[in-house]
Amino acid sequence: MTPLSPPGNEPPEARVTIRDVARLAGVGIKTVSRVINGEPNVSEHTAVRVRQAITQLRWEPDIRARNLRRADGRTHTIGLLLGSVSNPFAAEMHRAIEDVAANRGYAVLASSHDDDPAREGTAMAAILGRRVDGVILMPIAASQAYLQTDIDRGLTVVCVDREPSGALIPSIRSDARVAASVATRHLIRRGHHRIALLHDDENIWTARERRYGYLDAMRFAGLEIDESLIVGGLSTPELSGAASDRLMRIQDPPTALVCGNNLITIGAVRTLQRLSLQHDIALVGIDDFDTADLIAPPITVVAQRPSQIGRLAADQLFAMIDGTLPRSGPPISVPTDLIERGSGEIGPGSSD
Amino acid sequence: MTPLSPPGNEPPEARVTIRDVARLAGVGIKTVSRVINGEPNVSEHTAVRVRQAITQLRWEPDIRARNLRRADGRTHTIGLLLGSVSNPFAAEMHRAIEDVAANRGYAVLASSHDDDPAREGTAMAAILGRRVDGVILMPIAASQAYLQTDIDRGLTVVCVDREPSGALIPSIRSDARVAASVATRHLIRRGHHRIALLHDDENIWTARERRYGYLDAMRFAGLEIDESLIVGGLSTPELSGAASDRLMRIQDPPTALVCGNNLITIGAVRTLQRLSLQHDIALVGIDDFDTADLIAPPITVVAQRPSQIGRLAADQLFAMIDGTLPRSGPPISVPTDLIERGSGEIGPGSSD
DNA sequence: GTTGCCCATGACAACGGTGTCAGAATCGTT
DNA sequence: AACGATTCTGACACCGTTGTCATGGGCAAC
Repeated sequence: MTPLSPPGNEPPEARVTIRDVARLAGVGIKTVSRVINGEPNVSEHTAVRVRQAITQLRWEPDIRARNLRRADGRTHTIGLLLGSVSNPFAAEMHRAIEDVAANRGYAVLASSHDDDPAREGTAMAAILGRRVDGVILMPIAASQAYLQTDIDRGLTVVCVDREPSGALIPSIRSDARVAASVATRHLIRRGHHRIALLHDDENIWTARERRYGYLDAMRFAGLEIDESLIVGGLSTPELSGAASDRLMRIQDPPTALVCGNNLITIGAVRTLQRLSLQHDIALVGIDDFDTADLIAPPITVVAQRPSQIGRLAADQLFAMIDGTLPRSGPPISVPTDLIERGSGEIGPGSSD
Repeated sequence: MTPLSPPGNEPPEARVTIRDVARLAGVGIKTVSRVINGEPNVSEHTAVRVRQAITQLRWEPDIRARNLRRADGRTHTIGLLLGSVSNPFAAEMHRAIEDVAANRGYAVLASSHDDDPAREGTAMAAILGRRVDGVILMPIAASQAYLQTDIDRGLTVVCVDREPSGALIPSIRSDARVAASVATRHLIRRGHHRIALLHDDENIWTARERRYGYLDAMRFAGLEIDESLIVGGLSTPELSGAASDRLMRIQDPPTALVCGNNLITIGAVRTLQRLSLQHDIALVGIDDFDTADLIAPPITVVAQRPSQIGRLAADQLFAMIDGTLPRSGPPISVPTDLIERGSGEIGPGSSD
């Protein structure tokens, strides 16, 4: 009675295997294997019969069983472990990685660890259990030493966005320290002295580095460093907004903000707008975002190049898998670009 | 000399199997299997020895081999095929799906088809070859009939964001027609007559539906429908911006815009700002985005609920896999929310 | 001291493919 | 006609795990 149920000539739920194909074609299973793998020494006559049987049964070989016996044991699948697949920066990298992978017949197993060190471990275990040929990791755990055993046994790993520690893994990333220093210097050059740094949790490599970069620029300019203007742990726009609010209410508030990533920038801008301070307080964000030019004032950023990072990471990973590149190496820095749009060019005079 | 190389007692590249564990523990392989699967009838003494051997060798069972023999044949992996993993709307759904999947020990194979019907086929083949237990698909091809054979053989599929056609697949999505109609009505209520619709390629289900919704609202209000105010095929912000620019230069330009998705909205806003018309032309976007409230004027949107769609889709998929829900069913609509922020409340008077 | 039962265990086949190898069929030489 | 070389083919073992089943030992009941 079900309208679209199959005509009944095909038993549903029946798995089609290479044996069914061989039987229908009247050959041995190995001959079927030869045909689908393009191995030589199959007569055209036989090959045609086999191919007919394959299409008739709509059979597709089981990649898992295939790789189980195959010499190289490749699964043609890579793992990707990011902070969150929904973060725009991460999603951009993801897309670039997928493009490289798809070109090489690879699929991508993607997951998120939410910058929780414990979840890096569990998510990685879930990935490794599926026997991927390589992993691209945005590290968050204090150490990646736990991967060393698998690396010694042939696992290929590349880190993105952040430096790993405790294991010999190459990484592709922006120079976070320089980026923060550029952002801070840009504000100093406009005459700001009291510059706040809003950044993420310090167990994230980029957050630590950005703090160093900020301090570099402040010290180089001979400016006093006020620890109360450095706020970490801002993992959501809400936390960033609340921190901005507090900063604006202290005795001698900052005249400029450096925001450590896209989410922090959004939270800070939201608060500045609520306090009607967006045209008085200068702001430079790290990470660009789609609508940065549409906000009033438009947001000046030190833009990273997420898709370039992703592409380079995937290229590196596959080169390592192919054996054309050693499985460890020095970190690779991808340039960042200062984009002046307005918010970073506000002088210190307006609010005081 | 390499600082972190292993002490050399472990031969690199050596695969550890259940046999190695069994040998070290002095038991049969089946006993090891019993221990890791929590099967009864293993003495505690033996179990401890086995567990010791496992940690000592750092062995992890091969999920592929495991599923090969297991009765149900589950891979505990699902496929996810979206327009693009980097689109904010899709990325949000992706994240919600991943959360549900991870909770159930499932991994997600994610890929993008860029709204290219041909790539839906190739990407799907890549996913199915890896023997996933289910697939969540944002359809783009004119028909999903090609999936019917696999569905009859036990494949579980759920569509998101769009209706499939040609196969009995349940779908979870917003009511795109109603959403567009709500957006249009909102503008009509403010007195607009000449309302433009900027939308995506019409082989995308949502784009077609949104056109219907727009027409519904216009007809219901008894307004004349000017086909030159309906522009489709806008797949990027650049195309949307250019189309907006053209619309603003025609004889009798529209006084309001309905934008069919997040990227279209961004392109249109960019053009309006460039022409300094953002406070004169009303605009309602479909899809919310992070910074919609920070733009001047803040963008009024009909917000979808991508994470709810993702969560429901994953719930549905797993219920179907578990057999607690039939593998086909009626589409499920997720509500949309009109959020008035300013851009949609501009009257028709200002520019004429 | 048997008998019967249950618990613990491992030998073996199986999953769906590929690698190895030996044998059959075809062909060209001498 | 006999030979070797080459092409084609399938039987069989194997990949790393789980399902099935037989076996042996311990223990309670008779």
